[in-house]
Amino acid sequence: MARSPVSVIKIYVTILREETGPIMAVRYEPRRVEAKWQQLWQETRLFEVEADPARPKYYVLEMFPYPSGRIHMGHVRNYTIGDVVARYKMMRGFNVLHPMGWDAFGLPAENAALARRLHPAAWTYDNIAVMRRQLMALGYSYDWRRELATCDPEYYRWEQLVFIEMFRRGLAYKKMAPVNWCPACQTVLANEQVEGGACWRCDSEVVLKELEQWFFKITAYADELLADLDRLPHWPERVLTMQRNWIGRSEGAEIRFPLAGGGDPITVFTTRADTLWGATFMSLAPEHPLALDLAAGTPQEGEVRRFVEHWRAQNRSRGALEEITKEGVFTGRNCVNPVTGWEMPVYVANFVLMEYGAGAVMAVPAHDQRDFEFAQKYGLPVKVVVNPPGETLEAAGLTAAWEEDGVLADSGDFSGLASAPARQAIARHLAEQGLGGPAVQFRLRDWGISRQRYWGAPIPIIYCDKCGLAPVPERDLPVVLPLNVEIDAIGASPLGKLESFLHVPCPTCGRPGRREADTMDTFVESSWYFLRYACPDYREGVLDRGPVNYWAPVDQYIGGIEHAVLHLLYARFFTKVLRDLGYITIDEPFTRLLTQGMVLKEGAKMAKSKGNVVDPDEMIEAFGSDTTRLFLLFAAPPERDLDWNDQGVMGAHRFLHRVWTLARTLLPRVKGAAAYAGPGTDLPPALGELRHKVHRTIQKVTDDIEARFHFNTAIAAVMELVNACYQALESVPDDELAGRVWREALETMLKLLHPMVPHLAEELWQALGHDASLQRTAWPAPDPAALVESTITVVLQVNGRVRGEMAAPASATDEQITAWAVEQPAVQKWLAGKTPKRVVLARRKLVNIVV
RNA sequence: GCCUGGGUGGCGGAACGGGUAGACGCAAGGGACUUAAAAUCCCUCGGGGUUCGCCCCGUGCCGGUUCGAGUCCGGCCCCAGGCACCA
Repeated sequence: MARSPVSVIKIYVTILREETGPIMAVRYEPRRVEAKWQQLWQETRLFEVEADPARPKYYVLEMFPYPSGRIHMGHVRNYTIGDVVARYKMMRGFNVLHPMGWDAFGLPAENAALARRLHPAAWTYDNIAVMRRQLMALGYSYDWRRELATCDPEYYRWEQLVFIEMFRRGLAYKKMAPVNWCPACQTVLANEQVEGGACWRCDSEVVLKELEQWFFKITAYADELLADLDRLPHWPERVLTMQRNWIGRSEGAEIRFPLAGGGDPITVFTTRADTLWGATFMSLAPEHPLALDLAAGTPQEGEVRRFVEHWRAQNRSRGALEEITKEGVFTGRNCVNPVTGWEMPVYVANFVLMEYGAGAVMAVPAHDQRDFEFAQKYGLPVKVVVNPPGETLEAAGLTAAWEEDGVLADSGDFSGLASAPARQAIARHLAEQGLGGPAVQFRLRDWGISRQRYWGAPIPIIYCDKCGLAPVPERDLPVVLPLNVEIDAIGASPLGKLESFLHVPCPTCGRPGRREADTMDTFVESSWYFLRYACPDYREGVLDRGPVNYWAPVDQYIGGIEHAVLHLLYARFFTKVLRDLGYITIDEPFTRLLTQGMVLKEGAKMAKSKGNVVDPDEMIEAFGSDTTRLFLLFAAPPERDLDWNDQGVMGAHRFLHRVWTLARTLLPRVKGAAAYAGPGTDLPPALGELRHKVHRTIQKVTDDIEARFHFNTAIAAVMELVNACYQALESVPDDELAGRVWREALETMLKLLHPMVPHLAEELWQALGHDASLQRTAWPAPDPAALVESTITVVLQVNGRVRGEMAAPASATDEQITAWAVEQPAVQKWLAGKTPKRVVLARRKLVNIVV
């Protein structure tokens, strides 16, 4: 039975409370250390945050998981990256919101229910319990009080309210339309959910079906969704490009072609108004309402009917669309080219899409390859009206259409104009003549959200034979998804057969009505969950404006590239709708976006079928969460794919052992010493160098995290520091001054490591004598004095080739450096007595002597 | 076909104002410690040559700019991802 997720989270993983004092064992024992700190963090409520207008906020969010059963390495990588950012920003003084929840509706729950005779709710909540335990064992800095599951009626009731508000504004509407149907999932898919003609989830070939469906009017926001991409400079370029392509704005003209013999004109959209004088026939989509009307009563009627029947939406699959050959049939009627007055035969053609533009295309065979092929096949006239600059094309000699821009010919007053200005001039001319005018088209279609499935949020609509359809009254929300259903086989939606659910009085007239049995696309839930985290328990409405306005937008969003158009486009749309409904004031939900790469094994995606799955639990058991985290951060920069490597994990583990051993070795030396905070001038060379390295490391790690999230190089820098410390152990005397420098080095090292390996860092921090959590400690700042070099190394080149290097005091002038460089034996050897023609000094790092 | 990324040692990856290519780590080889193994520590580790000082070649390919190019420009090749009858 479904339990409320909120009550379940309070039950923490059982950890024996062994100890709270420092565990300064000889050997690093990650399991003891990690269990201890996970419990302490929870008891001290370290990661619980509230809106606080006095403090700067930072909202870091990772895409929430679908509770499929167990966490996989891809999740661990995603959430580890987010955790490093969250902990880093906390140390930088930000009030950090870092929540986690569950994208809990979806078809796999129904499939599992069928396969294992479990209720989808039970399956889902059981999975959540397992995955929550796994996440907790990784030690992430989530404010677990904010956990939400989208299948909770307390979540989706607000979504239903938003639906109703959208319905009232015409942003949610129902229409009959050709839609994508996945025969395997037995449900409709949105355009974004069809990938190369196949279902995004199960890869089955998608067919087109004519159905009455609910849509969200995302096209009403097409212009803004496109324009605002320019306001997202911190999104990856390829995601922006993919969204631009998806929205697919094109500017052109709408043109009306009167019918010969009377009747309503045929409207077309074209981006090539400059080719209007070359339009010689007309092509209609098979679903075009005029197709059958025109043919009625002509000798062509029967043939057109057969053609339309054959090619209408039901019989076309998206996969097959690519292979079909272009064919068509004459309707028996002509239309008139409004500028030339020529009669153009009207065809029905199988390659014309009803969903784009007006479902009709003016055919210009000389300048469009599709039309050219069609004209060749049916012997239709070809008329050249655009010539390449300095050339004149002959229609008879064409072997392919000339699709580029050029210079207009045989185009009335517009002849001689270049294509681009001609398009504008012709559009204006059409508007003046009442024949059409400039127009904009989008490739983006409205978002079909009806799903003929059970495990989703019910659409809050009631049908009445007398009153039509009406939204469920707000006081009756939520429309709770009934749990007493029979899920027998994938087929008709279980809700559609559940009489107790369907029967409801009409809210308008009180007579028997019927509920909508479709549920919402699960992408609706994920379109606004990031806002609900700001007020997960708010019971008065969709969003609590106070905390939401404080926390929103998400400052850093992290997730997979696979949502480049799907989730990320829907969430942007929903943000704008919620803004227009008055809930929020932001225009865009995610200020920065990081798309992390996949986790591979032996170069291939991890999959049960390939037997190359690495289980996070096993890694935590064997090496600990800190080692697992460290490896994932170190093996590759976050946006790149990462190949899992067991030896590499051993290397990460070895490093943590080295840190542990170093700290343990130094403990007696730093006991009672305060961290060095002097000017640096009082230090002997060995200590000065150590301190120099410490501060250079601060600078490097800060820069790598702050500017680029390149944790791999940040970790490499700390590794260098650790190596330098081991070296210094040999050369540095064991005195009071050294103790202070050692403490500064060690404490700095732990602060820098903390976001990445928090348990180990906390443990050693405590062992150094600190009571407060390292999490409450400020991120270190480099001391400018410690960064100054007393000597510089200058690389010597002769004619651009490296011939040696020399040391010089940092105080030397540029002139001195170049003079000394020329005198160096390593240089003289290559000068062979010749006088340098030119000596170049680059950034006081390199001298190039040209002879 | 169009649009984005990306090609660097045996491997993962560094080099982010054009300025010592290969940081850091993994693997491999040699050595120390040990009865032995593991663990740990030290050395070597792009290719070729070497009088052991060094020298030549080398960042997908060809060309260019520059004192100097992995990095900039032009032209290709290959790989990955996205879109694909959108009028």
